[in-house]
Amino acid sequence: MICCVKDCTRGTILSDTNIPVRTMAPRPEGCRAVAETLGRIGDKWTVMVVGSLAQGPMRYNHILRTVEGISQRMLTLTLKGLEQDGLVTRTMYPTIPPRVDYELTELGRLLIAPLQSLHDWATEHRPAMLAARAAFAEKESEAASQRARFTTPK
Amino acid sequence: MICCVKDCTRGTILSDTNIPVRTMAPRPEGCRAVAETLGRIGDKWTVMVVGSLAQGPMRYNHILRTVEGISQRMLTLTLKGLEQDGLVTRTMYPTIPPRVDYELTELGRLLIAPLQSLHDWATEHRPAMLAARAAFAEKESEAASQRARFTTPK
DNA sequence: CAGGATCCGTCTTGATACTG
DNA sequence: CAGTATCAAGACGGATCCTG
Repeated sequence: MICCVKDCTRGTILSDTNIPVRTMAPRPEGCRAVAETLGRIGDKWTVMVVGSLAQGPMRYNHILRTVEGISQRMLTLTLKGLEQDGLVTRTMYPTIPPRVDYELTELGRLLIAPLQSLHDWATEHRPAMLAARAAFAEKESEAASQRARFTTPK
Repeated sequence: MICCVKDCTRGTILSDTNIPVRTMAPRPEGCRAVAETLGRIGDKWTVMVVGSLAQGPMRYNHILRTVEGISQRMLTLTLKGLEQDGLVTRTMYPTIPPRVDYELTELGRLLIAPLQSLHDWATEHRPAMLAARAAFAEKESEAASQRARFTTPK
């Protein structure tokens, strides 16, 4: 159960028509956790930074070059968030010029597996999603032209 | 490899100091996909709605009551997005009053597993994350008071 | 019942310039 | 090199009211 819902009931679940549907093992204790976690890693850059750091420890500018399109500001903020949540360690060498290494913690490395499964789903099913989106767009414009035919008949 | 990076190189990866670090099997073909997928499902309500629908087909108002805190507007938008991407089907019965059922498609049901693994990670490691956040906040305020001691000595 | 339309504040992101 | 500071723009989400 991945829900964050009110009625994480146990046992058989009844639909509105009282017909038993799929049964799952609910885990109420983690319902809120999923949403919060996704709120944390679901932003625009976090997964890419984590994915980048999955290769190993990396310096600030190296991540900056690796994660295409990220700005200094966003990288700094993302790394700070990850460090704050204990997913990344920041090691500063007070040399001149300064050098800062970032590395995934054990916690951060454990996150790689779930992200990998999400990655696999994404790569495998993205064509289907794109197709669905295209089909949906077509139906939309079709319906729009239908409406237009009756609302603006000149 | 879950990255969305430029140098999804193959084989051994070298750090800035030319010391070989962890080696992973990169899959450049899916780099962008992860980011896009998370952009899709990483919003505030999508996972909760999917989690709710994982129980089985459900009517609009039932989801509304199940997903605590969601507004009509957000539920409608979320469901429309999911339908557009082929993760959810919308079945309308033109009765009075109207009745609309939402149900996960096969694609949507396949998404449950990755979300489940993310859920498991979240429930298992959330205490650690909260602890890390608390520790970080403490260090922050500590450093802040240090600074204050020297910048505003009255 | 299941939305659609509107308004409006907030949060996020990006661009740019500056610094120890 | 590795950031910080500031500003502007746009996306996002919530509240409210309306409807077939």
